[in-house]
Amino acid sequence: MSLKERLGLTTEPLYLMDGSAFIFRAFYAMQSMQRSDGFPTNALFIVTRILLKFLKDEHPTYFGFILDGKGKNFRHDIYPEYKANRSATPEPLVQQLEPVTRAVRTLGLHLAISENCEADDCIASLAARYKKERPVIIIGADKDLKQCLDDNVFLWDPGVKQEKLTTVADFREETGLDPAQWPDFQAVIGDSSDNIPGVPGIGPKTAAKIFTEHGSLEAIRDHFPSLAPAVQKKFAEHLDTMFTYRRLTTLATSECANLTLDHFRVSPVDAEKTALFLREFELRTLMKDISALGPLLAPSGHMASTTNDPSDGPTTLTTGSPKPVSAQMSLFDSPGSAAPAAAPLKQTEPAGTQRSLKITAVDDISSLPDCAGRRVALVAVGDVLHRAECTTLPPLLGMAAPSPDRSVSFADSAGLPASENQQARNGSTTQTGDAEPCALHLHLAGDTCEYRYTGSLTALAGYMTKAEYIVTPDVKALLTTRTGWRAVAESRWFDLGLAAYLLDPEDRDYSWRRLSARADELDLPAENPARLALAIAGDFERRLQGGDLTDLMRNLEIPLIRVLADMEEVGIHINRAAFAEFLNEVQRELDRLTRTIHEAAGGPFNIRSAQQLGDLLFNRLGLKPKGKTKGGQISTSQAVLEKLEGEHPVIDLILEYRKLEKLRSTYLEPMPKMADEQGRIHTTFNQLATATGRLSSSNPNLQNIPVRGKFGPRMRACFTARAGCKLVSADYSQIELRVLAHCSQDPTLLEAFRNDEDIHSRTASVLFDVPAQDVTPDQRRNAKTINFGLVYGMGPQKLAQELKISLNEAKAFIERYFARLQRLKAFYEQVEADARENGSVTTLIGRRRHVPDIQSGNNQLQSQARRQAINTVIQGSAADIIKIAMLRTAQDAQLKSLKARLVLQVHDELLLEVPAENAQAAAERLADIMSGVRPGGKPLDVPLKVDYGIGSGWHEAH
DNA sequence: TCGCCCCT
DNA sequence: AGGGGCGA
Repeated sequence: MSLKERLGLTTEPLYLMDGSAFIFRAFYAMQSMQRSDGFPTNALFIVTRILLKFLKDEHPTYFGFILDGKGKNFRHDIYPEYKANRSATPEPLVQQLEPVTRAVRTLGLHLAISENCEADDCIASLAARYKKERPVIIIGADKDLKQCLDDNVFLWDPGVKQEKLTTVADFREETGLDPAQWPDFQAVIGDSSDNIPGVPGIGPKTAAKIFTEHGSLEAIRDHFPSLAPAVQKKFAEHLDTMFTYRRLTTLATSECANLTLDHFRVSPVDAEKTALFLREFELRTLMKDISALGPLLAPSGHMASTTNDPSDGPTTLTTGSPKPVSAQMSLFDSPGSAAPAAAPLKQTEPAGTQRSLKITAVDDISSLPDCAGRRVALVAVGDVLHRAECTTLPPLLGMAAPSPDRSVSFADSAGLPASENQQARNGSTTQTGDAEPCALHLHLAGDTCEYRYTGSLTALAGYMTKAEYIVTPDVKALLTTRTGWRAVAESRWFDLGLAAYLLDPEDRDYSWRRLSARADELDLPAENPARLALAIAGDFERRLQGGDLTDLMRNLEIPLIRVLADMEEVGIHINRAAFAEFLNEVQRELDRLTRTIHEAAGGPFNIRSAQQLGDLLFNRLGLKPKGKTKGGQISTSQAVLEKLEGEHPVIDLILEYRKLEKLRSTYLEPMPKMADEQGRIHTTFNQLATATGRLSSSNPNLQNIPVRGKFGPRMRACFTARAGCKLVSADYSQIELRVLAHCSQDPTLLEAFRNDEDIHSRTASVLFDVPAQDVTPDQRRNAKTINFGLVYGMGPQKLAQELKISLNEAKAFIERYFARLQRLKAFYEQVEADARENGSVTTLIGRRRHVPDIQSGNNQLQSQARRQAINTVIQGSAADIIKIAMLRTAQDAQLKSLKARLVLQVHDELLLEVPAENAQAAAERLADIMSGVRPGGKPLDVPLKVDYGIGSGWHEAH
């Protein structure tokens, strides 16, 4: 559906495209594409493709492609550091600028180059000028553009993966702000890509809260005494600078006065010229799109200009349900064949297709039939059309919005994910926290009707507690809305995403969008998503049963959902002051290093750019390259730099710079901004992310907080328990090697663990034929590396690299190792044989991963699959064990009475927050639970050793 | 998108 | 071996 239709526009809109941004994005989105003479065409290709599709879909009357002019603009005068962190535009991109402008013109479109300002300013100015007379649709992704939104100004991002149309109402829902407040908001939170620091310690979360009370920077300044003391402190030194920042984040509205609407009137496309152009740049795949333009083509040829009626194709008689756009994959898409006049030929549906069910719109819970004892499917569907309808509902934070991944995120927001989520979670806003969905489809098994529900989520949760069984694509998304869904008994849930994950953990995509694509296969119409969900669930249940995965699903993964939701909600406390002080020191040190490095280099350059760094090291300083990257560039990786250490003093400085920069950009700067009012950070645990069964953590990732090196301890010390509490950390010792000992029954390993020996020393003594007490530290280190290799499937490649020995030496090492530990070798061979026979491997409790490549004729692929098979058995079984431990921990009565709360899981470690006086007892209990795990009901043949610690900070506890 | 680098 | 985040 075209944008005009989706927005219900009656006047021809003015489309303004942020051309520079798309060229830039296209250039990085697609690597190396070139004409046969080597001329780069990647950005040209993508931009041209976007334009062709846009023309076909929208038939614009007024369109402007706006490009950034060269040189500095007023922002650099205000603030010299503006975009100072940007490196020079890559040459291959520069080369494509001219061809892109030709493409634009050839397609009958017009471009404008902003002068003395940026493309965004030009767009904002044109939008401000023309919105009074017609709708303006801005095509772009830059968040600055959001300030242009108005009743008559829309923002559209065709996106790489997911397109997104934003109206001013959407913006208000998502942010709680008015577009006019956006520059103020941005000025405060900062923008690293433009080198605007913002107010330190103020993240989107805090800022949103401030701006709901104080609408502008002026209000913040004028009502300064009424701010919370903590906030006052942060703003104190920035009351002036924030106004400067706002001048940077505010787009001009009176630039580009010379441009009038007539400039942007779209001309017909000259098919011949376009074809020539595409041929010139060898963009053959786009040729077919020319004829698809149909009526837009200039009447040079004789092609019949068929009216293209947007409402073609079969219409279903269901009420209220959106028609899926994908259904119109036409058989007549090939070039040359003009569309047959008004004759929808493929009207006939395939035989046997079940009829669409009627959809009943309901917004009051009492109008739904009783679901007691019944099977129900609940699916949130939504597209922009639905969103538009939704704006009639009261604007709520945490409103259900269509989410590109998985089903729907009930606390989704585009601009401010973390903050909005947290507000929804903490219930700390003035809102009720009762999120309202756009369109929840529900279907009661056996019913002849499907319901499209737009009422209160809380009411729905209450209603649903009576259901026998609830099928939905993402249970955790419901639980984290805190709208009463925890009242639904665990055993009643069936999580479609989880089922799909257990059936194929390597798939990566468990979105409802993806799952529902099976409508055809199941012979069901996509118009009834909830009924489809029930059908998919039935299919999944059968397949889980067939794969012996039901027990894993029902008794581990589904119960774990709630545990994870709770952990996310609790969050972990950070010491803000420690973060701030650390950041300050690191920033000072970075500044110092930058100066020194630039001095040594004889001029300023971007140290973060691997390209510019490589140029300095290998061209100007004449050092010898030691390695290459896959892309053919000269590597500047740590391994290479370490080899060059001592050859030039800057190497050390650069390594130090990298470490500090990583620390700053990944941890010190963003994390304090993600904390809520109580100073707690809420990660998201992803249960469907890994191929082995481990969890992952994101937004932020709390599973990769530095621990080693000069800064590790200090970094971890910044994560603390709240006042009056302690952190308890307990981790499995060598869990993967213990699993390996158990699975292989290798006597050496079994004995070592049963006697609680140092496993690396023991391995070394076997490997090097020396008594355990005579093992040298060096030998132990080598043995440790081999033991790691063992867990990863023992590739000689990796081992050689790790031990810094030759490939042949590594191979000999492995051979020697297996000669001494025969049972281990037999176990590896067994895993491989099983994988070959079944096409999959399973963990201790039957989690399954497919490894089809084990049959591959390609040696590389086959070896890779073999390593994956082995690692999956070991890493996956370890993951099973800690997941069981998490469940036991969360359900333990003693820990509950000690008020111990799970806050983190880091693969082999669990972190609790406990009132200080209970810490010791909780730690002992936790360690008992963890070491007492019996996967599959039987204890392992080696003890599961657990170490624990207690402390105010994570470092101390670890 | 890739390269780099943090974690188990 | 399995992850996630940042900057170009």
